[in-house]
Amino acid sequence: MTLGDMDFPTPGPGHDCRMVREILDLVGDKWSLYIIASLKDGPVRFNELRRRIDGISQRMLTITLRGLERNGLVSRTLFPTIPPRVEYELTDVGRSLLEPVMALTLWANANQLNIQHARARYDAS
Amino acid sequence: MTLGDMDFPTPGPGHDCRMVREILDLVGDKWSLYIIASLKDGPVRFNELRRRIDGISQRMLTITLRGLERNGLVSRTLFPTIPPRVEYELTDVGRSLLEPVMALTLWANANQLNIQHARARYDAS
DNA sequence: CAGTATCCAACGCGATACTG
DNA sequence: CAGTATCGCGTTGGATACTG
Repeated sequence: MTLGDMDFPTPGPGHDCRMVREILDLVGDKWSLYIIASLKDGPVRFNELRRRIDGISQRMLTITLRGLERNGLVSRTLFPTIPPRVEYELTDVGRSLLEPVMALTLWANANQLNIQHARARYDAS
Repeated sequence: MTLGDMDFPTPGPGHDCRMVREILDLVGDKWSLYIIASLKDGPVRFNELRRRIDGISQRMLTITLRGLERNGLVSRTLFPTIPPRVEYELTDVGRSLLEPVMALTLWANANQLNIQHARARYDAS
């Protein structure tokens, strides 16, 4: 079974939810959303990106950027100077992802306390 | 740094995106969304749920349900009969999560091909 | 029926060291 | 500057067996 076999309530009837898990596989890891957020205002170089995202290792920055590039969410531009210079930038597709992520953000802000309380209640019992 | 330290473009200005990663921690695992989708039409018993979600093990169904229950997204009702009967149901909070998930779904459907092609191109080079 | 318990393989990620 | 290579640990999740 895939998520697509089950349908969520939708704006228009008959629409299903194929591929939701695929998005989570895209940006559901530890760092992708931080990178996307860090790139929202324009191109950023590798080490600058690293400085902006506190706690990320060089290795994970490279790996995560490769994934985002592979999926067409981020573009990589190499300027063959010495020393080399590489700029990462959101593609249009990558930028368009900010909208649904915003919807999640709003939900999170609205339900943050609900969840905290639910957890406290559950852990108490 | 948290995601909240970076702001996404928003409907209203000055709004940030705190807690996005927290949602991913809530439902970003392998099975949560399948369970939520399976519960959208009303309460379902344990083994029925298991039958509806192809591939999930008994163990993972239990664990994932406990997590959703703890976070207040799913409620668990025990009918102390013999044999026991347990019904799981989306809470209002859990149900409200379907909306932002829908936004992600729509994005996925719109960008599915883009992503496939991007991957094909990347893997070819 | 609705779980628990145990074991284990795969993966994600961090730390560290090295390079064109 | 912008990476790659290697190692190792902790977590996730699957398989299987057992239980009130």
